[in-house]
Amino acid sequence: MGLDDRKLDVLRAIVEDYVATQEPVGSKALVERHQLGVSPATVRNDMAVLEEEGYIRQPHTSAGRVPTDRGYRLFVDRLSRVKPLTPAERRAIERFMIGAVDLDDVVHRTVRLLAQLTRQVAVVQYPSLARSSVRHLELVPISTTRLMLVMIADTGRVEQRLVELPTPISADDVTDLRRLVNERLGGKKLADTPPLVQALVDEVTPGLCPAMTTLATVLLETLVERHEERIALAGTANLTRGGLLDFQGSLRPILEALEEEVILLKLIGEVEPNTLQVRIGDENEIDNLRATSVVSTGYGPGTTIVGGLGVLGPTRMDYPGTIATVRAVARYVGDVLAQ
Amino acid sequence: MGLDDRKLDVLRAIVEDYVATQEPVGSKALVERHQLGVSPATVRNDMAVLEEEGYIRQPHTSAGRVPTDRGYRLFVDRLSRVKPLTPAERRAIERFMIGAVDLDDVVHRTVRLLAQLTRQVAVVQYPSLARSSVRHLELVPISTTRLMLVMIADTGRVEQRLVELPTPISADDVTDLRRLVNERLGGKKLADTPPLVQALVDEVTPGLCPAMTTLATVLLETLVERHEERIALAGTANLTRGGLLDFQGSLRPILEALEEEVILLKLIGEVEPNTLQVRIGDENEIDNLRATSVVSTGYGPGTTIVGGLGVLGPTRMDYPGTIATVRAVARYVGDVLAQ
DNA sequence: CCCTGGCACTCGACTGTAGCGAGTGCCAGT
DNA sequence: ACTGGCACTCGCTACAGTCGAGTGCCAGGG
Repeated sequence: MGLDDRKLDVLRAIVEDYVATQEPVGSKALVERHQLGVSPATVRNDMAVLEEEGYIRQPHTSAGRVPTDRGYRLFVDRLSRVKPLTPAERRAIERFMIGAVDLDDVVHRTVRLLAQLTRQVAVVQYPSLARSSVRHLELVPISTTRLMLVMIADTGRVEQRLVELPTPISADDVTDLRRLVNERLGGKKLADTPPLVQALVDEVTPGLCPAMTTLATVLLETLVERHEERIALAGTANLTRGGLLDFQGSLRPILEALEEEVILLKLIGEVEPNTLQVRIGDENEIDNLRATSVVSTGYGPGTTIVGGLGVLGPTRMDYPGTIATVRAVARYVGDVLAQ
Repeated sequence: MGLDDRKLDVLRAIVEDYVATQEPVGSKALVERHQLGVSPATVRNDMAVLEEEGYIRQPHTSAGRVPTDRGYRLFVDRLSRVKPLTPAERRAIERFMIGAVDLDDVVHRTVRLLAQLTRQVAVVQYPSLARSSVRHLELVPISTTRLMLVMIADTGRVEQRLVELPTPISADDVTDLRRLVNERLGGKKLADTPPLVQALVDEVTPGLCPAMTTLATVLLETLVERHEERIALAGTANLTRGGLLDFQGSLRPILEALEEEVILLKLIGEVEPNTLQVRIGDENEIDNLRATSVVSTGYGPGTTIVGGLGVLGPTRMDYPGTIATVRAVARYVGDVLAQ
């Protein structure tokens, strides 16, 4: 299985040409467009080896070669050269962040920017609550038996939820509750709160107990368990580029997958610090997305990570360019979040 | 232009058959499937008239007839018989609302329900701020120069925004401010607030003036002007039903349009009480959506309207069924909002 | 030993032709 | 006013033939 340098060059050339033209690439065209220094016949021999090793394949007998998922993988791991951002891209990234007033705003701008730059489907996870701390909890009385619970996280994310109390509660009691929950939970990592919330219920004065119990339930439910994660999506129209040649003609399964938050989270949510993930075709666990590749990474202020972002496109994508863009955008968003 | 009853029957039959089969319908097939009581030749003559009047057309000379936008319009206005919901649909609608904890939750469930029932793209507008009243304004100190402004509307909608103050502010001052804005704005229609906010700035004590001015700006900006409207979308995968026969093969323009909030708002936002709108093909103002139809209506607790919802699909859609579903869902959501 | 030019072969894409059949318009007859 | 009959249109499918890009293999040369 010796793949000498030239064979790797050939593979790289095949990937680059195929990505650019969207057409199976033959030996003759290859030597014409790249300085390989050898004849088509030689290239053909190399191609035969590459095919045997599973890096490329022929759509049909008398056609050129197309990279396989495995071929893309090798390309991404060892063959692609970093592609610096164009000045236009830099400018676009910088322009996007001026004027962002809000976490919502930042996320929306980011996802659109990403979709526009990569010309692919972009996905941005809101700063994960699991990775956030509580900055402040606010209890707003709506009526005597209803409170609006508002949680503000250090990442700027705000979640709210209506709390239906079993028994009426006075304004003073609300004040007490507010002080209490903030004292105990303020500044704490959300992931650490469950036992603290439990403790609160046990310690609270008897008069407040029913209210506190309900509140605790809601706190746990909303802030830790239930749609803890939010996600923004943009650029689905980009799936139609390449005129249905990618995705063997049916966008259906992909659009379906993109409507499932759980799936999106799987795609971009599992990130490790300082890592950029590329999942190519079959490497995706989701069946509907076997024809796509996902480039994702984490973002956050400084070196911490509060959420993931990434793009999804055909396996036939410009990996170096996409990787560079995703990485750059993630860094910028991190900077913006750091304020 | 006399269209006697039978000609209308023919048109109705054509629409129904075409919607069901997705294929141009000929005279012979028509008389076979419907009890028209006349021969194909007669139907042909009627068809010729209908075509002359612009209600149907032939894709090519030797093909059957297809309804035009104008034909659908006539069908919707005068020919369609109401189609009652199936028990399964009723059950689905009822099941969706139990367990909705949140405005967010209600909206999300609604949009998914609508997409599922109609098998089309569903759009739901969050309760419009313009049509809401202020229930409560909360100011949460984040630091001495930063406040988080949280507005809770009577519709259950919650908006928040960070306020950067020009000068530090004390906790007591925050309390004063909070009391003040709530006194003046609480219970007021959001549409009526701008002059009240202005008045607040003029009357406030000098010490609070800079803070109040900034706050006022943010209030006006966030609550009245800027992304005042939010929208949920679901079911884009349904666009791929009918295997690209609708939409002359390209989903692109439609997906693009669906990414623009402004466009979505135009689609479902302009509603009048107790009205259900059907916009067919060319009747849509948005160029990208000339090949689609939109069925939309308003919803809200009781008879008031707080937002719009609707579905978007190919002009070749089951209008009676879709209309029934949209109307039913809107009513249910209204009931849920009334709590 | 590796590369090269040459050659025969494969097979998809495209073109042109022919037949089929669904559907139409028209007309004469009841 | 409706009907049956008839000639006509024209898209669809099948089939045959050609073209050419691309391949695998092989013998020869550095």
